[in-house]
Amino acid sequence: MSDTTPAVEPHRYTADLAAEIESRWQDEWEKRGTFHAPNPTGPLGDPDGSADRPKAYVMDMFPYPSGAGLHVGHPLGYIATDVYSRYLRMTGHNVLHTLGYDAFGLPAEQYAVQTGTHPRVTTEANIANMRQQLRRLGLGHDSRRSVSTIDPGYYKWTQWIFLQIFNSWYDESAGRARPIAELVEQFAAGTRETPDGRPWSRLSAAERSSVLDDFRLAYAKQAPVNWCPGLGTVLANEEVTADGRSERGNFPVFRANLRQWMMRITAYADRLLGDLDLLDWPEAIKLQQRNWIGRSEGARVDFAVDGHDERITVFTTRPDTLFGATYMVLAPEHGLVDTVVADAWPEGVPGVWTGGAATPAEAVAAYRKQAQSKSDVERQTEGKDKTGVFTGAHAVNPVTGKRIPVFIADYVLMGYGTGAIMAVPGQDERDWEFAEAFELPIVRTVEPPEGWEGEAFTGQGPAINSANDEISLNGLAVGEAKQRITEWLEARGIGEGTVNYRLRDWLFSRQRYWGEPFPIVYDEEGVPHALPDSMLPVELPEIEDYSPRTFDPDDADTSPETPLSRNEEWVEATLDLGDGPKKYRRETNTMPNWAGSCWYELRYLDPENTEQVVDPAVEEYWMGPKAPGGSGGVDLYVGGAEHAVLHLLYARFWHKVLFDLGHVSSKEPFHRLFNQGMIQAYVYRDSRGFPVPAAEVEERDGKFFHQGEQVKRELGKMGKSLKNAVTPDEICAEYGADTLRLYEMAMGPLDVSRPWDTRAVIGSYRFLQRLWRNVVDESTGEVVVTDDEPDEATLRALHKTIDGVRADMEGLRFNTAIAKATELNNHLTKAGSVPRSVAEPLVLLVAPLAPHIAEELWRKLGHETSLVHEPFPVADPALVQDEAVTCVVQIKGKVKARLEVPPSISDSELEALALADAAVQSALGGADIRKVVVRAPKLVNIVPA
RNA sequence: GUCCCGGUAGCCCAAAGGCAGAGGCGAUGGUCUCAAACACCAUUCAGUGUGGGUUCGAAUCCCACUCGGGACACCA
Repeated sequence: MSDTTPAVEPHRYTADLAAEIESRWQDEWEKRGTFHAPNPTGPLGDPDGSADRPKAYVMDMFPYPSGAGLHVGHPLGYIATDVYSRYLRMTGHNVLHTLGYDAFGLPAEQYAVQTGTHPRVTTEANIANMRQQLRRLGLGHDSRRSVSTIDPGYYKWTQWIFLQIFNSWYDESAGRARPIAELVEQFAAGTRETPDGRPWSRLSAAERSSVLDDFRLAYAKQAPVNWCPGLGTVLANEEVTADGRSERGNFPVFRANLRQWMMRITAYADRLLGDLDLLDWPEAIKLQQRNWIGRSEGARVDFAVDGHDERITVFTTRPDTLFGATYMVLAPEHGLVDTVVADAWPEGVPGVWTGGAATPAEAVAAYRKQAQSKSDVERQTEGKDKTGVFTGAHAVNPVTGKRIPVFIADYVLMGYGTGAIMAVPGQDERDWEFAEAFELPIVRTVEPPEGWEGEAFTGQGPAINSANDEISLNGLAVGEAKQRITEWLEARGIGEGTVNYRLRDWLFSRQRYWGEPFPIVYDEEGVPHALPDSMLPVELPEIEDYSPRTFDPDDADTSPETPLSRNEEWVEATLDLGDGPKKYRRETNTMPNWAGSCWYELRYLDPENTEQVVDPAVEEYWMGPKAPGGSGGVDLYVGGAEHAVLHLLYARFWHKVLFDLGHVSSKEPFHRLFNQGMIQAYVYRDSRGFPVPAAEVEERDGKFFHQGEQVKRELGKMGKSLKNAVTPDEICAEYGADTLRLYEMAMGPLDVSRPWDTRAVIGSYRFLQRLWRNVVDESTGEVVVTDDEPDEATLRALHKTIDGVRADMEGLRFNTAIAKATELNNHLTKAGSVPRSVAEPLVLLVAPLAPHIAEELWRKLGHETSLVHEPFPVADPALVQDEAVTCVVQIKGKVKARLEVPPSISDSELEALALADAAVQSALGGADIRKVVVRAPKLVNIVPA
């Protein structure tokens, strides 16, 4: 039997050996706390460990612990940050790198409901499973800092931050948040007037509470919100897609008037916008944030309503076109609609204006009902045909004095501007379409260019038809005209220049179980009270029925029910909030899953601190601005681009509040952001279009077959549902974690999406095997490096590689770094013998990428300690250049000859050498020379006359 | 519809405006083997999506088109 057993060399770098090396070094690192990053002070403090080294804070967007387990796409970013962190450690930095878990939220809860197990049980099991999977990859995380958002010790501080926000207001004059107590002082002292003018002392507790709610940065308010019956919860604007569906689950979302918690993020709109300039982020993400915040400059204009005292206020970016405003439109939900709606249709009203109703009130009611019953997605699919009805009311154009009809139409959105517009069909495409459909007059107030045959003209041009007895804009350019008319409106007190934002306040409550409870209770009058810090955390109660109450996804006439309200014992509480024990009812909404991820970068810094969210000295060390006026923040934050306006906007907002209140020294949470690409995978579909298991597909002559049947190939995401998931566990088992790490980094640039190809993984495996063989004899296990001096070519190859790899590491170009290391490794393989003075730096160069094999080789080379803090090799500049370089001689850009020249050759020497070359002479054929371009030492280009 | 990003060898990807190739996969041939796998050695393949322009010289800069990916989409 023995002669059929393959004779594998006993010391070959096989998957088995890799597995043994890897688990041994993982244990070793853990035992020694190799990746513990010392703080300057506190429980994790070690002033000696941090004092003399520059710091680096590297972070990944932390994961949701999915029940499905990881596929090879998930750890891409984690591997990249680990490689970079290891490189930084070897270049003398104190590196903080860890990974926590974002474990509250819908998916975790949905998974629990599916499996019939409590979300805490499933979530904790998922975290344990994920930790296991990730540990196997050899990620150098500081495990002491691995927080989880569901731990009461963590969400105590999430609740604490909520209270900080709740107990703050935005002082516009100071341009920052301040404690609400300072506002109360102003009211009490009379230095600030109450909204209705009565002295503060005369207001009841409920009235005071109501006044303060209009200032608090977190407040509960009855407002139109996004209600998603299919999920049984309300959602933030950011969680609703453009076609009116929930981002998660793709259910229809309806408008409903509900009392919900909101965060006054709009107070920070200008700072969230302006401070983007301080950040080193991809332009695409900055652009998305700018668009989401949607700053636009314009003017507010008041329109008198014929027969009413109320005025309709509009926001417009084109006040210069005011003379062309021939009608007005209110959003169907606008509060003034009921006030202005006329009793009867005026004489001679056009038929299309009435919607066929007998009175304006009936028309308005019918239109509103129709608009409300349609979900946004239906409005969308019905195209952009303009609909609306006349209210029977007329407003007065303040510059022309003309009576103009007031409509309601759903192309005007309640959520933007004032929910009302002045319609200028001559300069606005939407207004033009509406005007055509409703036979309304069109007045051009900007002269279109000659030959203009379009409809609305939105471009630049001189104003026309824009004069009355007091003011004329005629002839002015758009910008000037805006300025003039705005001044005129301000002087008359009927308008002013203003800035409008698209950003809305953040809807912060959810009707789900699996989230942080609010640290808020209500007294018997329904006044909300913040719990004192001493009562934190408010723990999430264990309840029997944690399922959300969900409804028919299309049924808009439903309303949410909070799971926590089912537990009367928890809801009813007798507490002493400073004025003796009293009965209170707890808030039963929970926070959205974004809450925990809004501030975790701070808790990583000081996870064991029970007194403070983070010790200011620790925060300043890791995140403080490097220069006055700088943003501060995490040095490198890596994650997917899908969080462009959700997590990244919310986290910036919370951070700025904490900055204003003096809890942190950094203005921004994440100084540098990098979006990694996605690992894609081929999806194979059968004739019915169903995915077939990708692993079972065979390729023949460029066609693909599954069980004999031809299938179609397309590129898609990796995942269970597409039957194309490849797990890190299987790759580790087949080749080892170092091979997986190396392959993922070698596939291409980090920020580019690219398809996974399991067949190609073997290339990275071969590289490591060759590296191993260059140091270790496969049959004896003996170290085979020599103490000889390397030859000139090898020495220069080494220093070129060091130089290149360093630059690539700095720039996160791991794919090219690997190519350079491979080149050197192949050079050594060919050379036959490997000098120690080359093998050692090569092992160090590879160490950040393939740390386990590097540690093992380092030990075999005779070193007692781990190479994690070993200095990264430094290139000798004199050896980076080749001794002789090949100079190309071109004639009109075409290569005609090559010269071997020293790199230091001068332009004139090189030119002479090139012109003297026989091949060049014959190619020129005696022609005159017009010009010679010399780029010493690599190129000469001769241009004949 | 608007705005971003990208099209280089059969595939994944490299190339400060200067010889289109660093690296890997695959394929082919060879060494090893009774044979195969592994490993090793060698070879192979594109003129850079298309059309113009700038330049002594363009994958690289500019313009138009095209294909693919992404973001936004009645935002007044």
